[in-house]
Amino acid sequence: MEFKHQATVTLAEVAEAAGVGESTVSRVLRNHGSFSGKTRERVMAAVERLGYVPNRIAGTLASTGSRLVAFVIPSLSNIVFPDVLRGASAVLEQNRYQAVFSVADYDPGKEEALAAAMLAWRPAAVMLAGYEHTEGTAKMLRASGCRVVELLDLDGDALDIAVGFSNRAAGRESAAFLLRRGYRRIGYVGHDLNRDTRAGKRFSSFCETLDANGTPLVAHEILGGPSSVENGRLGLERLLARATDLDAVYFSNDDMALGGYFHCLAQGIAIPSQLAIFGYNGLDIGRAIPQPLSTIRTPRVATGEIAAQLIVANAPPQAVDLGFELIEGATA
Amino acid sequence: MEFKHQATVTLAEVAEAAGVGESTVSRVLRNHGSFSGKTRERVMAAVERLGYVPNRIAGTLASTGSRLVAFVIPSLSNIVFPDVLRGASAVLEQNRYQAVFSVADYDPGKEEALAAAMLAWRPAAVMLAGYEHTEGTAKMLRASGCRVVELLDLDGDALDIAVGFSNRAAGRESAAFLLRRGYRRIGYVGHDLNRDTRAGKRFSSFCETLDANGTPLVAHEILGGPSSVENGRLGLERLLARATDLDAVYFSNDDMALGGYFHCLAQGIAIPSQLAIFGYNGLDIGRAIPQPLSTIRTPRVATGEIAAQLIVANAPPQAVDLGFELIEGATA
DNA sequence: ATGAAAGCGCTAACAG
DNA sequence: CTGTTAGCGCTTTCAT
Repeated sequence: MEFKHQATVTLAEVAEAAGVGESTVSRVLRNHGSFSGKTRERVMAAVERLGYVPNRIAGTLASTGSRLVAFVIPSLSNIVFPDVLRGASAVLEQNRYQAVFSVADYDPGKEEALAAAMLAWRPAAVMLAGYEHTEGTAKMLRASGCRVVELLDLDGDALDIAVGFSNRAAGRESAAFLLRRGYRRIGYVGHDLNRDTRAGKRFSSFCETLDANGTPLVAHEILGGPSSVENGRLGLERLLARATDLDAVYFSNDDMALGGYFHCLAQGIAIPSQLAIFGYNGLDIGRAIPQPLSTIRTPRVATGEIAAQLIVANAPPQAVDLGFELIEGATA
Repeated sequence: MEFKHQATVTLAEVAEAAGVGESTVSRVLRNHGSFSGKTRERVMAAVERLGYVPNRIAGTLASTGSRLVAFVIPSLSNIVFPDVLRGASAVLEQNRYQAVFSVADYDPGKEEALAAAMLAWRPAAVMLAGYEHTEGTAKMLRASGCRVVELLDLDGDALDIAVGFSNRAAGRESAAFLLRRGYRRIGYVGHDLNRDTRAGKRFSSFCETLDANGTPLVAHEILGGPSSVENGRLGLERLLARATDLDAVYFSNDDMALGGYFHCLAQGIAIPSQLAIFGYNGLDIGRAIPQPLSTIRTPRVATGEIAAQLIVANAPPQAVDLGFELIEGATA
């Protein structure tokens, strides 16, 4: 039951009203090609008078080049992807591009279906999270001929453009930091790693770094479902029930770490002397708690901005490393 | 420099390859009208073989009815609007609708410009936050003939459909709750109210309720810029510097309230005995802090879902009150 | 500088 | 059940 448009004004009617040809109206409106100042005025007057709104569906079809940018994001449940969208949309809006999105729920099959649906709109670009896509998604995207941007990961081979940073490096540096601070009995609390493959990459390189130091991870607690503050709290509670002698815990992200922090606060566990906490993402809230959270700040908004800029500029295939920043904080 | 599509397969080519007419292919693909099982198979085989992806731009133009739903949201900086989008997109995706969005930054002028740009895509509906739009926006929207949904507010006259709850009622009930609990010297910490008009409505009805009780607001602190945990912390710090004898503080939302909570934690101010704190939104994180935040939980995801369902069903104009829930928590 | 006309790829009558 | 045909509203040659 989709909407039927009521008597909308068309370009032809504007042309008629202005007493000029259709192509002239088109030229004036897009400020492209040449026309006299006088015709310009007459056209604009007619546009104003009739309340004409150009139909970009028709325009796009006629020009076979769209200004739609499609986002297939894993989640809208925490601030990470909204931040990316925010950065991107600011740039896109300025360049008269339109952002379209759908939410794949960290499900590669769903991502494939949604990407297919997106392609039907003939977008200028499709933006996805990371490198882990199905064969079908990759094949389809390549065949589409449309630009592809993979976001927030650099550990792998890009289909076209990639913008982000290395999650493996983030995991490594987190471990190195904790070791440098003297922690040796380290645990991990995380959410579903099969779905969030970037968190999985951080975790595995974190563990490798601990191994290389001869002080492997002591224990870990993985919770099903999405990351959340409550899951972080619960995860730490469970982990500490099994491993009582930990001196630091690495969390899959700041949401989870905050849960852990609150658990310690509620249980009277001294941070960091009794237990250190380290997160990932660098959310603002982490700086506002009584002891600023030790974490890694990721360039989420910038990732969106740069990705959008590259598409607007029709840049060649490339991988852009935006890096990340380790925040020492007060919890580790 | 928008993207030019490379040799894409068209419906005509599929028809040719399958040895049927174009309209037959169209019928099969949309599963609409009648065709034999055998033709269906031949068409699908050709689609598969050629890797055909229907062009929805062309389809939309031809059918003059679009399945695009446009969101013009004020912000992506906190989880509120992502929650709304999440609810909506789940419903839209299931019904083969596509969500398009842009961010107006709490600026009515920008909202107007973005709404105009959205209308050019001839969406089935435009979804906006609240009732406060410019004259131009309202006029344009009405003239467009496209469905309009105003979200998260019910205090005013809807252009078409409205889904949400009363912010005035929320402010009133928050005040009533604090009074019931015996608080009498109440303060307020908020962010920019001229921009976030829904927060403004809550604040004014909050104050009216206090006035009616003969215990008017003692002091308030308004911070410029967006709401954030850090601004909440800072706001409370400033407020307490001026008004030392408050027994409760109402915050413009949970982000701000969390900042206040952390300030008390850091300063050793006992909650709620020394100072009570009350928020708005009912974010998950408010339940995970050592003392669950007293607040009002708003139906954000449901707002998005219901709004999308009404559009998909082409429902008549109406205002849907989803209500809200007062959470007693432990901070007030 | 401007107009006429030919599509863009699809859907929707309308025949058959 | 299926094919033919005429648009949808615009952009884009190509003349003039």
